[in-house]
Amino acid sequence: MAQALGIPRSLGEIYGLLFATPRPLAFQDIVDRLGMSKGSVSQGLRFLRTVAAIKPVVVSGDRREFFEPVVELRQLVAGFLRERLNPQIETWGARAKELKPADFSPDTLAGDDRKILDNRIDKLKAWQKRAGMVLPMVSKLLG
Amino acid sequence: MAQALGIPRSLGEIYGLLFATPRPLAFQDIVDRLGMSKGSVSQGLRFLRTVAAIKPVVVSGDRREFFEPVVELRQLVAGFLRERLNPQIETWGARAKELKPADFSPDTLAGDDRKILDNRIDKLKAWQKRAGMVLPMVSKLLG
DNA sequence: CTCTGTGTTCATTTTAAATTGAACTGAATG
DNA sequence: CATTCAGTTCAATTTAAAATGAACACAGAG
Repeated sequence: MAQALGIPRSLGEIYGLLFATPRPLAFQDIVDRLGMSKGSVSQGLRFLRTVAAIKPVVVSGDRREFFEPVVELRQLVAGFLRERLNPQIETWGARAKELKPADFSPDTLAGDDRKILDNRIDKLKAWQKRAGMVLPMVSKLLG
Repeated sequence: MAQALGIPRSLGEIYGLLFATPRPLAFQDIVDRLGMSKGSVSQGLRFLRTVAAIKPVVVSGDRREFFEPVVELRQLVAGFLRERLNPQIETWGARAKELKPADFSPDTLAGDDRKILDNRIDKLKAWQKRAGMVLPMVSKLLG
């Protein structure tokens, strides 16, 4: 699954381990079970936390930090869209809005070509708008 | 945009060039304009064709093959889902279906833990089902 | 304070992915 | 049929991404 989303294998492994373990695991548990370096696990956990794919759990009488997986598809998808897809879409959306026909081709063009390019620019702006509307709906549908 | 979808930059460049050009372009045009190797362009065009992001155009009296971009968002999304996401989802879906509780943890477990794991397996299967239903709807919504 | 256990940071190394380019296929041209 | 043109293939190279591990914080215990 991670692969399909363009996410490193190690993150998938960490999430998978948490998913397949009924009890929350601590940092060192993960390092040991996966035979992975502390650095990787640290970075992996940070990413998984920022996309809200895992949540920290406090175990009283133990100063270590434990983690358990978020298993609600909706939350997983929402986190992914928010942290990964939306930022990208917003930056290219902002740039698309500023596009002027001349940016596509500085010199003068035959009327036909001009029309085709104007149309393409419109399409681009429409894409952006549509994406902005649909992505939130996707989260809802999956919830 | 390509980046957001985990697609190599060069493919984005080829598509972008076609998109920003009112007339169809031939293989060699792309090589020249992008300063890219023939190998890359060849592979890039192949990929873009299989996801139906570009379409070949015949120009009579010219034996070269020309290409123009597909600009309908729906077609682009559908192609991407079909070629990239669906195959992955299907393979992990098939494996999820075969999952037996014992696969998660071979030895006996406390009742609580057993219940949690059974629940996780159910979740996994539910994800798969939901993904299978929602993805086609996404194409429709974007169309 | 100092020491131990937990976890983070980041420069280096490793691994994986993308790109190149030379050799090749195959179809049209003469 | 040779020869050029159009594009493909694939081993080798380059480039980018991810993993490592040593050095570093920082909090709590003694």
